[in-house]
Amino acid sequence: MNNTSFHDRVLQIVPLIPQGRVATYGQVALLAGVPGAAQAVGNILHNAAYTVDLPYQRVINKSGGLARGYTNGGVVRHKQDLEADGVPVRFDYTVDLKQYLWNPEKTVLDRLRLSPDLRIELAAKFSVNR
DNA sequence: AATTTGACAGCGA
DNA sequence: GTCGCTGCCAAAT
Repeated sequence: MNNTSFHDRVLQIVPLIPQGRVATYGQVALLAGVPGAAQAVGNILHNAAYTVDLPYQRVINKSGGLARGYTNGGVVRHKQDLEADGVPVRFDYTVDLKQYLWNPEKTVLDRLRLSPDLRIELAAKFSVNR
C-alpha cells in the first residue's frame, strides 16, 4: 500500500470515503502519506477522472467548497454528483463540513499503515474514531 | 532535465 | 468571515 506511488495511493484512498460523506484534499494527502500535497491530489483526481471510475465527488476543499475545475462541468456538475451521492450542497456550492466530513475509522488507518507521526497529525486535525 | 501547472492550504491583516 | 500573498507537491509538458 505504501510502497506504491503517491498517485496510486490516492486512487486507492478515494473509494474508502463512505458514501454520504466527504473528505478534503489535504486529508487525502495526509492519508496517502504526504502532508501538504493537497494541490497535487487535486491534479491527480482531475486527470484520473477522464480514465478511471471513482467517487471523486467526495473530495472537496478545506473550506467546504467544491472543485472549480471539476472535470466536465465544474461546480455545477460537482454539486449534482454530490447530491446524487446523498450529500446536500448549499446554494453557494459549499458543503457543511461539520456534518459531512469523514472521520476515518481506526481500522482504515491501520490498513493504510500510517507512521506514528502521521497518525498524530491526523488525530489533531480530524478527531479519529476508535 | 528544467519549468510550468493547478479539483489546495496557511498565514497575516 | 474576507482578501491577498506565499508556500507546497507530484505530474505533466
